[in-house]
Amino acid sequence: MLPETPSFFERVYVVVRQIPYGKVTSYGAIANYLGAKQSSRLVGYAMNNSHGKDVPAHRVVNRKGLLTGKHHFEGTNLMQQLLESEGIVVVENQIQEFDKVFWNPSEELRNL
DNA sequence: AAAGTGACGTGGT
DNA sequence: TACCACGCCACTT
Repeated sequence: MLPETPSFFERVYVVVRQIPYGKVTSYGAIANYLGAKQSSRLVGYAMNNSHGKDVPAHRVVNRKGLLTGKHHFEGTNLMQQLLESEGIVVVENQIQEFDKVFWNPSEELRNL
């Protein structure tokens, strides 16, 4: 396949790849960092298309800390297992202490 | 080329 | 306070 034209999706992937081990962020936070907080849905859509790429999509959840996209992973609990393997506690698809493990790209990458 | 899709977010009731 | 409905915009077909 030919290299894809630089797109909004790739911008999303770049940010997602910066998420540190053991941390998570939200679709809205990424969209906000990209200057398009109104396009949070696009971020989720980008994750959908990230299958097969080295993008830690499991570290991206919605604003409530809920694993809304786990249905798109293989198996039934793969997303949760990946998070738990990084030390994140998940109960009923809900990340515990979400604000503790939340990683805000707008603050951490403001100099990037 | 046009229309539909979607792993969200916010505001109003 | 919690739930429902609308808006949003790049990508795919």
